[in-house]
Amino acid sequence: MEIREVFARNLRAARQAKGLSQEELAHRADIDRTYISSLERSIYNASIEVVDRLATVLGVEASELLKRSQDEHVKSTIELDE
Amino acid sequence: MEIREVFARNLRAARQAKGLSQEELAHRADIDRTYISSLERSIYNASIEVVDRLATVLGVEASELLKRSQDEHVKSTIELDE
DNA sequence: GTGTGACTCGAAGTCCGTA
DNA sequence: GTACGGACTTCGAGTCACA
Repeated sequence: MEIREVFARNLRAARQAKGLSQEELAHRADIDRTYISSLERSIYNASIEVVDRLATVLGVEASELLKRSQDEHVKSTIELDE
Repeated sequence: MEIREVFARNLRAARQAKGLSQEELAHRADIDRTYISSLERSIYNASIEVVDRLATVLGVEASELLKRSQDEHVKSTIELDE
């Protein structure tokens, strides 16, 4: 599995766990909304700088968003009700 | 601390721990020799694809190469209090 | 609220060299 | 074996209108 797919899944999972829309996340990370959409669809191999900014806003470590086959791990790391 | 600096330090540490030269690492990861040098000097923000390929060759998880020291993590977490 | 194609622009990444 | 420079080419970064 491509690393960008891993990132895409972890990003979407972390975003939804936080209860944020792509719009809201884009706003807080100062990144374009459609670019967030592209990342979640595995269009690009994001740079580590973008990964770090998104991770910071989502309240996780940048490394968390690159972990393979641990969908549950990201979710459980972010303790958020609904 | 910039994420690329974190990556640069972790990359060099992991490479030396493996006893590999920049040349050898570049060859095995199929990445330009001078680019590895640039990454270890924090010149660029590598894409996650490059991070993943290097991590694979070094026998570690891609996420391992982006881990900040505990002190740095605490600092950045406190700074971005919403 | 999200997906997508088309676009521009600059950084990522390669390839040549020298010290 | 590594740092560093110049001159490339590729692709991520960022924006827009429209579905």
